Amino acid sequence: MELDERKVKILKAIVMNYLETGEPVGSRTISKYSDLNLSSATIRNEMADLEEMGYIVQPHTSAGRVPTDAGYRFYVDRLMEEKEEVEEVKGTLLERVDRMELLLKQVAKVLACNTNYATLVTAPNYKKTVKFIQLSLVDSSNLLAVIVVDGNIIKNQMIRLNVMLDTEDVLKFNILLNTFLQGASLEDINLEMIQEMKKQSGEYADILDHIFQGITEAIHEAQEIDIYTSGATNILKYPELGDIQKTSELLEKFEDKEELTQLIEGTVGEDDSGIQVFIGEETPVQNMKDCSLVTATYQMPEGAKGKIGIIGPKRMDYKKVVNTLKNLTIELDDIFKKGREVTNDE
Amino acid sequence: MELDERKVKILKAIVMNYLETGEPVGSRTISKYSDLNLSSATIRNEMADLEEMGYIVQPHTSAGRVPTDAGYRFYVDRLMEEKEEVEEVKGTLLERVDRMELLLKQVAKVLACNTNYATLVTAPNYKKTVKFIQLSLVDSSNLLAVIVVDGNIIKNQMIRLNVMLDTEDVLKFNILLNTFLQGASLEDINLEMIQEMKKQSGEYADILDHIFQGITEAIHEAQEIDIYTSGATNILKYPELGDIQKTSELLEKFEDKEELTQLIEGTVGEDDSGIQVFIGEETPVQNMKDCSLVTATYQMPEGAKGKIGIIGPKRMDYKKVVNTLKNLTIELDDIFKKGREVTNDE
DNA sequence: GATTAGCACTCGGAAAGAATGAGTGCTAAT
DNA sequence: ATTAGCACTCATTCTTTCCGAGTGCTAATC
Repeated sequence: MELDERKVKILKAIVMNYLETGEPVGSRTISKYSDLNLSSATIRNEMADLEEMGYIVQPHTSAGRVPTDAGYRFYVDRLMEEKEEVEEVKGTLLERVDRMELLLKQVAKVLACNTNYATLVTAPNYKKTVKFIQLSLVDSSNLLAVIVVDGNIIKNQMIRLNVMLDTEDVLKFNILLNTFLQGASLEDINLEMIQEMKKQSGEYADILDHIFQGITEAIHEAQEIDIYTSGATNILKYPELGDIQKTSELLEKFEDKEELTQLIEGTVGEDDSGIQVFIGEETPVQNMKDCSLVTATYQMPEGAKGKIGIIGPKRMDYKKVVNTLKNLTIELDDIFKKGREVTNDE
Repeated sequence: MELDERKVKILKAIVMNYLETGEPVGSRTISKYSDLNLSSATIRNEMADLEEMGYIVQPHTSAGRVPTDAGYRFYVDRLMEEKEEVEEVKGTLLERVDRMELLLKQVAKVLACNTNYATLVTAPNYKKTVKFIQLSLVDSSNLLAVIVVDGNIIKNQMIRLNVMLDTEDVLKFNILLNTFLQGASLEDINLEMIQEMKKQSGEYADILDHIFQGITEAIHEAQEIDIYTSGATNILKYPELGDIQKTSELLEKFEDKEELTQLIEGTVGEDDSGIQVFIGEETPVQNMKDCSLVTATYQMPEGAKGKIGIIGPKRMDYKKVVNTLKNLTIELDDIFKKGREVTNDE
C-alpha cells in the first residue's frame, strides 16, 4: 500500500489533533477539521489503511484512532515544520558564565519551567586538564586541596593531617604539584607520574602519599559526568502516564545520578550532534516506554560536547520542545564562545 | 467524661492496629485482639465514648474507627513506649567527618533508605566564622576565592578580573583579607569593616571592590541554611495520600530549598531540642495536612544546632521513626564530638 | 473508480440497581 | 456493668442497562 499525499494529510491531522486533545480522534472530527473536504466515510477508509500500515491504532473497537510510535516518528521526521518564534528565552541565562556548574543548573531549571517537562543537563565531557592546583593549610591538622579544571570546575578536598607541616612545606608541595599536574589531562595522571613525583619529593614521600589520596579523590570527582536535573515532578502532571507505580519508579531514577548517566549515555551514537528524538519504545531505558526523550547536544569551542534532555509523555509538544532546545543550544554555544573569547583574551 | 484505664487500653489497641493495617478498626477486632476480655458490644460503647472525646472517628457510618490527630497525639505522647534495638545503623556513617556537606547528605540518604519516608537535614546554624580565606590567580583573568568556614564548609567563587594582577598583589590581598576576616563571624562582616579594609589597601581600592563583591557573594552562600533531602519519591508509596494532585505539590516543595527552609524554620520554638512530632494539622505547612513531620535536633559541641526531619503519612511508624532519629542524633553528636577533639587537638 | 449516505454493529463508560457484609447503635436480658 | 441479639446503615462490588461515539460495510451517487 502506498502512503499518498492524502493519507499523509490525514495522518498529520490525526497526530496534531491528538497532541492537542489527548483524546482518540475519530473520522468525523477529521472530516470537519482538515481542509480536504471529505466525508467521514472516506476518512474512515483511509484510516483503516493507515492502521494497517501501522501508523495509528484504536485503543478499542469503538474508539477513534491514536498514533503509534511509528506514527509519532513519521510526524516528527517528516511532518513537523519547525519555524518562527525564536526569541523570548533570550536574556534569561546570560549571566554566570564563570561557573559551569551554576550555568548548567540554571539551564535545567529554565527549561523545566518553560516546557513543563522533566529536564536534565550533562556537563560537557571535554578532556579535562588541570588548570590550577593548590594546597593550603587551613589549620594545623587540615590541608585543603583546591583543584581547578578547565571550564572552571572547582573541586575541594579536605585532607586530614597527622603530621605537622609548616607553610614552607606546603609551598614546596604546591610547586611540585603544579609542575607536574598543571596542564595535564585528568586521564594522564597515573601511577607512573605519581611515582615520579614521590621520588622528587624526597623525605616527604609518605605524607605525599596521603595527600595524593585526597587529590586523586577530588580528581575523580571532577571527572564524573555531572548531571543536573529539574522539574522531575512535572512527570506527575500527565495523567496519561496513569500507572503511578511505574511513574514513581521513573521518578526514583531521577533521584539517582548513576542511572541518569546511563540513560543519557544510551543516546549517543548515530547522529551525535543536533536534536534526537526517542519515542516510546525507542527510549533507551525500561519503564520509560510511555514517555519520549528529546536530547540536544551543545558544543564548546574546543569540541567538548554535553547533552540537554527533556523527558515527557509520548504525547509531547514535540515542535515546541525541539524549538526550545534548538534555541537553547544556540544560546549556550554562544555563551561558551564568548566566555572563551574573554578567557583567551589574555 | 473520663479517660479511664480501659479506654486508654482500647485507644492504644485501635491506634496500633490502624498503624499496622491502615484499615479502620472495628469493635470485634479489638475484642479479640486485645487482652482485656470484653465483648464487641462493650468495646462499641467505649468506642462511642472515645469518639465523643475526639480521639477517633468513623470515616463513614458503617466503618470501624480511625484515630484523629488528637488520637495520634495521645498515642505519641503517652502510649508509645520507646525501647530497645538501638544498634544496627551503627558503622554506616562513620567516615567522612571532614566535610560537613557530604556527611549530612549521607545522613539524609541513610535515613530515607532505613525508614522509607522522605527526609531532610539542615546544616547546623552555628555562628559561622571565617577560618581561612584565600585568593589565587588561576589565570590572568580569573581570581579564585576560597573561603573555609568553621565546620569546614568550603565555598568557591570565581572572580573575573579586568586588570592585570601579579602574584605579589594577590599575596598582599591575602594578607589583608586574612588579617581582617579570619575569625570574624559572618554577620560581623559589614560595610564598616570593608571601608576600613579599603582604606588600608590604598591604591588597589577599586579592584578590591570588585573582589569584595565576589567574596560577599560566597559568604552569603555559606550563610544560607543548607538543606539536603533524600527519598522524596517515597511519598508516592503511600496510597492513603490518595490525592495525587496534592501529593505532587508536596513533592514540588521538596525540590525547592526555599520552601523547605520555611518548613523547617516553622518547627522551632517550644521544645527546641530533642524530638518533635507534628501530626496532620499541626504541621507548619499547607498541603501537608495528611502527613506527619518528625524532627530531631542534633547539636555540635559549640552549641550549634541542626535539624533532621522525616515526612511521611500520618499513619507513620512513629515508634520506629522516633527511635531511628534518636539513635542518629546520638551518633551525629558523637561524630562531631570526636571530630572536634581531633581538630582541637592542635 | 472514487466518494458518500446510510445502517447495523461494537464496545467503553456512565448510571442505576441489587447483593454483600462489615460494622454500628440500641434494647433487653443476664 | 456486661453482653447477646437484632435492626439498620452504608461503602463496596458486581450486574444490568443504557447511551453514544465511532466503526465497517454496502449500496447508491457522482
